[in-house]
Parts: sequence; structure tokens; C-alpha cells
Amino acid sequence: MRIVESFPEHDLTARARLRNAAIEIFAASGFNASVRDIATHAGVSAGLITHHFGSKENLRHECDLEVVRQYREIKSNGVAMTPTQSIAIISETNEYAPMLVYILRSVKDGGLAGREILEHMIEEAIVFSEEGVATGVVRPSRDPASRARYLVTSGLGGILLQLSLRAELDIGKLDLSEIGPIVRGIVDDVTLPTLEVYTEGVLADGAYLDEYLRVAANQNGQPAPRSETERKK
Amino acid sequence: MRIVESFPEHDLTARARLRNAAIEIFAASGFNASVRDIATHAGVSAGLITHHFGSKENLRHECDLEVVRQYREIKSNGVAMTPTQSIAIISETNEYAPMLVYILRSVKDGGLAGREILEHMIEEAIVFSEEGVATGVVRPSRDPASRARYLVTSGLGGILLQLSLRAELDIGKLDLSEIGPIVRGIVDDVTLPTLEVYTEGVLADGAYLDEYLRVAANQNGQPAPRSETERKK
DNA sequence: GATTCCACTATACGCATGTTCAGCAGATTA
DNA sequence: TAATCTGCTGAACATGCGTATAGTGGAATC
Repeated sequence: MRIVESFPEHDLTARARLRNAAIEIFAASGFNASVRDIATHAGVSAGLITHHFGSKENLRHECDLEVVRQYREIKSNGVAMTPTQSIAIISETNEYAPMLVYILRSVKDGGLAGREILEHMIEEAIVFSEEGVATGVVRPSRDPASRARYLVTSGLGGILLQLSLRAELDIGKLDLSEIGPIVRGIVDDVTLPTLEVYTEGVLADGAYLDEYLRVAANQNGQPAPRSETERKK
Repeated sequence: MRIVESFPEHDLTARARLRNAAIEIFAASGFNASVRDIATHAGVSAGLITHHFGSKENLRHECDLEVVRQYREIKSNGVAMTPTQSIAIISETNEYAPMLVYILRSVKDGGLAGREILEHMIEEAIVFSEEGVATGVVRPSRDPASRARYLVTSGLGGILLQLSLRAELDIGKLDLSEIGPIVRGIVDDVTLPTLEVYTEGVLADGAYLDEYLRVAANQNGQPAPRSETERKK
């Protein structure tokens, strides 16, 4: 007996193995990796990729979907937390390394998977912040959505930047087994200053914030409202 | 009469015009732009680039040097400030758009110019923080160097991430005249949450920080000291 | 005025890429 | 057993890339 619908059910098909090989190569070598490299790594010929996926772009798209699915699956078991913590936890399981690096690369250059996961993290941060405010752990904000977006993008962006400096993400191949220690090193370095800033702030008093609020209140149309309209689209 | 040493003095030489065209194209289209595109934009043939610079890599290197030089020149007039403020100020002058985007792109993919400028910003943040502590504007930190690095990388990384989302930095050409408004929009959106976090923090009390300090003090060798040794290299 | 020099162009070479296509081997079907 | 189907291969094609090279025209030098 044979399975007619080839793809959605069990993922032991050659097609799925090909896609997983692609995820690994994309993670290790970046999204400019050649289809020949992917095919070689999967032990098949280059033409088979076109045969199964039609084009490299389609293959990339299916990798995106699969990676997002994996991420959601992992995340569904745990509680909502800060992106730094999520990355730290995921980086502890070596099996997740390809997915993790794929995601980081995708976030960095604005890929579909990266956008999706980033927005997911922001949504997560919003509810996490609301809950924290309700239980008295987190301070309320004048603009909770903006703060959530800021905290997520700066947290994740900072890690990405440090990763660019430590791992040579952009040049040549990357040994996926090295990514765990590197990420954990970054998280370690970042934890103390993050906690300091999150609990004590950086500025000694509220002069700058008060000044900004005063200016923003006076000019009702510049620049705070501009940022609001821009945020909507 | 003719100038023998062609390059360092006044920058009206064809070679310099070629390099400036390269900076503009790299900024508009990314570092994968072809030498033919650069040559066309400069109104010359592709072979001339090889003739003057030897290789595309060398051209890129000279662009890096020039952009860093321009950045230092602009910065030398002003006071040290946070990277977000620096970017905001530079983004207000349209003339600087190519340099600004070139820098942002270079930081994003770990280029020489990006690394140099990032380290420069961190050094700047350290002295700025020291001065602030001395005058009572900035709170002292348990690890000032780590905090400076954290603040710079998260600030700049966050802007880069938001830029990836708003401008299609990675796909196709970018209209350099649009970058000013986009960057200013990002800065506007980020200013309030930044000021909030910097003056009030995010967490309501010091429980998490105290807990971290207690754990770090107990295990003298893990993980805080690890991060110290890693930071040194 | 003849010669040398040099910025510059046009063409072409070698290479890597994504994709196409004719064909093959083995399982399935008749 | 014969026919069919299909996952798969190997070679080839078109394209875009960085670079090498031969050649040209006009200025500088003698």
C-alpha cells in the first residue's frame, strides 16, 4: 500500500529529508548556500531539489515554515519569557542548533521566518508584561506596546550584533556545534547589565524623561503622534 | 603641472570619484552589488575598477576606510552620546545618507567599518558613562565596561532590527533619500521606552538582580568569571 | 615632432550559480 | 511477462559574476 498525498503526514519522506538538509546547510553556510551544496549534504543530485520544490525560493519558503513550526512546538511547552531567555534555553539543546541559527540568520536579514518569530516574541512580551504588571513584578509603562517592541528588538538585536562579532556568521561556514557555547557566552555577559538596567535604570534621576514628556505634551502633532501613525501601517 | 602622488591629497581624482560611487552603490544595493553596477553609476567601464583598485575586495576596503574617516570627522565636532542619538543626528543631513547606510549595513554583516565604528561607540560609551557618574547624572554600575557594551549593542542592534523590518534593506535597491525619515521614525518610536527603561527600569523591585548576585557570588568560577575571561580575548 | 606614458574601453575568459531535460532503474500495475 | 509509472541522475544550458588582456587616444616628456 502506498501513501498518495506525499507531504503533510509523516515526515520521513525523501522530500522532508531534503528540506531538513537544506535547513542545516542554510544555518551553517547562510542563505546564499548553493543548491548543489544542499544536495551533496543530503546525498542526492542537485536536480532533485528542483524536481521536488520547483525552485530554490520555494525550498527556502518551506524551510521557513518548518522552522517556525519547530519553534512554536518548542515554545508551546514553556512559559512566555524574554527573547534572551528563550534563546538561552534553546541553545542548550544541541539538536536545536540548526533551527536556532536558521532563525537568527533569518531575523538578521529580514526573512519570513525571522519576521514571524520576531512578531511572535513581541506579542508574547506584551502579555508577559501585562501579567507582570498585574502581579506587581513589572512596572507599568506609558505605552506598553512600544515598550514591549523596544525590549524585544533591542534584546534580540543586541545578541545578534554580538553574535556577528564573535561567530563569523557572515564569512564562510559555521560549525553548528559551536553555536551553543557562543550564545551562552553572550547571554552570560549580557545578564548582569540587563538586570542592572532593568531594576535600577541607567539615569540617576528623571530629568531627561520629564523633559521629553514636557516637550511631547506641548507639540501635539510632533513627534510622538508621528511615530504613532507610522507604527500603525 | 601634475600631481604625482595620486591618492591621499585632494579627493577630486577619478579614483576618489570611483570610490564614492562605490560607497553609494554599496549603500543602496548592499555589498553584493556588482562592479559593473558601480562602474555604470560612476559613468566608467568595469575594467577601470580593477585597474585602479586591483580587486573588488580592495575597493571595498578603501570604501571602509573612507567611511570610517567620514564618520570620525563628523563625530569630532560633537560630544559623545548614545549610538541612537548619533544615528539620529547623522540621519538629519541628507548628504550623509550613503555613509550612514553603508555603516549600518557594515555593522549588520560584520564588516571592517562596522566593527571599527561599533568598538568606537563602545569606547565612547565607557567614557561618557564615567563622566556621567562623576557628575551624578548616570548611575554607577557593578561592571561599567560590560554595561557600556550592552547598552551600545542593544541600542544599535535594536535599531538595525527595526530597520530590517521597515526598510527592505535586504531585498533589491534602497532609495537613499528615504532612509532619513525611516531612521527618524524608528528613533521617535524608541525614545519614550528607552527613557522609561533608563530612568525607571522595568522590574518593580530588586528581587531578580539580588538573586543573580547571590548565585554568582556562591559559585566562584561559574558563570560570571567565565564571561570575564571570554571578554578579555 | 617623435616617443613614451597612462587613464580608459571593449572584449573575452573562467567560474559558479539556478534551472532544464532526456533518460535510467526499479517498483507497480495490467 | 509486458507495460507503465516515478523518483532520481548526469550532463548541459543560460546567466551573471570578477577579472585579465589587448588596444586606443590624448597628454606629458624628450
